[in-house]
Amino acid sequence: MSPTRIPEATVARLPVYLRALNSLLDSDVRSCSSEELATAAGVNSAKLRKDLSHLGSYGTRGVGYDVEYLRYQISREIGLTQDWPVVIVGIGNLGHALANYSGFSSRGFRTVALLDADDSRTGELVAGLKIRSFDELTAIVHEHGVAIGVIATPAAAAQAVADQMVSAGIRSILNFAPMVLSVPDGVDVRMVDLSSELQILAYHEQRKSTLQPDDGVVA
Amino acid sequence: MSPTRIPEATVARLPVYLRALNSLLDSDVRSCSSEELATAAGVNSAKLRKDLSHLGSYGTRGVGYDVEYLRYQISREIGLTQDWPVVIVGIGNLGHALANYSGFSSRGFRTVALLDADDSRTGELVAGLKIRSFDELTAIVHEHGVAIGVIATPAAAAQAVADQMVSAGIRSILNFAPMVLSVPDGVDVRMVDLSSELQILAYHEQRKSTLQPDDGVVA
DNA sequence: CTCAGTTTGTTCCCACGTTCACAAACTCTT
DNA sequence: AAGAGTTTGTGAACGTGGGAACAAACTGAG
Repeated sequence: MSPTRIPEATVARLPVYLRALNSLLDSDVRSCSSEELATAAGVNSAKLRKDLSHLGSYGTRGVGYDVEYLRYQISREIGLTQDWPVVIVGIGNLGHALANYSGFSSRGFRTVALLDADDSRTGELVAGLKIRSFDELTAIVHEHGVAIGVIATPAAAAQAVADQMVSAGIRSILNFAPMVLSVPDGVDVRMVDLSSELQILAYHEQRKSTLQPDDGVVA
Repeated sequence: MSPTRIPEATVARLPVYLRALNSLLDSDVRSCSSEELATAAGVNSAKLRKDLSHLGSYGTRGVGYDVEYLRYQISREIGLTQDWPVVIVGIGNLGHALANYSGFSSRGFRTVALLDADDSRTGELVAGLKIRSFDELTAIVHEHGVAIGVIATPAAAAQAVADQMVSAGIRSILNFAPMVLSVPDGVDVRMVDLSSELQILAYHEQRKSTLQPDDGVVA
């Protein structure tokens, strides 16, 4: 029912809508208008309606959206109705935080293994999982059908880890190492760079201070 | 020398270029073409040149860019040549990881305080800093002239922390809590949502599996 | 049934971002 | 000094995204 490709900008906002819908459900809200949902998600209502229209026609004119139904449709579109086994490589401070992050497990993602190159840490228990050796990557990927890998290693190790992931059959990588990864076509990499975000903030902050008060960016 | 506003998309890429330049300097590369720098940064060379042209004319036709000089110019444009005191609130797993993240301190950012609402953790030493009570926020902000705050608390606490930050005078917030913050005009919020990134990957992964191999997204 | 009120889905238009292609400007050889 | 070779900076074309505005479609009252 959705043969058309969904714009990338829309895809990036779907998780936000999903979060807003969950929050509404927690407050026992069964139905909502695009206006309500838009404010809950922090976007313009016209943009919200256009985004949703790319998925299909799941609202009712004059009424609004059924919260539960819309949530299911978005989940299905993203693919959260299926199971996504995930492997995390690099169990330092950040990997530790990711392993314990409830936002992963609560949305269809299942961490099946924590790997670290430092074999002295093998066996250590983190978030209910034993840390295993990085050498086991390929076996684990095949055993659980892992398609998504998370890299939380230092920058120096990231490319080697990515190469190993790709050759093991992983086709989607979430990279927290501050390093541009090179991978073959067909493999997706999303980079989350903690320091970049701060730098972008610093740029705007500097402009707020030095220039005339022409206004900051959107909030 | 740069009176014109720099496009938002360009600002978001400047940290990437900065990282690539640092990496080149580590390899003792003194000069480079837009092509070399572009591949190191993982972007198109035309886009790189246009981005840099917004800062000024720092290259030499027929020759390329002086790595050190260009790095300085980008740093100055972002504002990294000045000191940015930062406060981190919420010292759970993630806050712990952020406090230890070298990418912050190595680029002009200086973590001046770690705060947590759980007073039983006050005094605990993390990354060379003692955890202090959240109540001290306003005093710390005034004492050190903090302009940037990092929120690494659970979602439920995030809005209250943001409100307190704003009233203490902080005008830029980096939010890791999975929650849309509402702040007054003039305050910048950047949200980093770990779970959203995984969901976006899952969407593309699903399409790779179910549809004809029309191709994945860019790598 | 009809009409007023509400809210979605969509069309149209504008702004922004990306890419191509090329003139301008530099180096180096002869 | 002149010309061949390189590489930057930019103008122009193209595509994507955002927002206003409106028609289509629903509800409910009389």
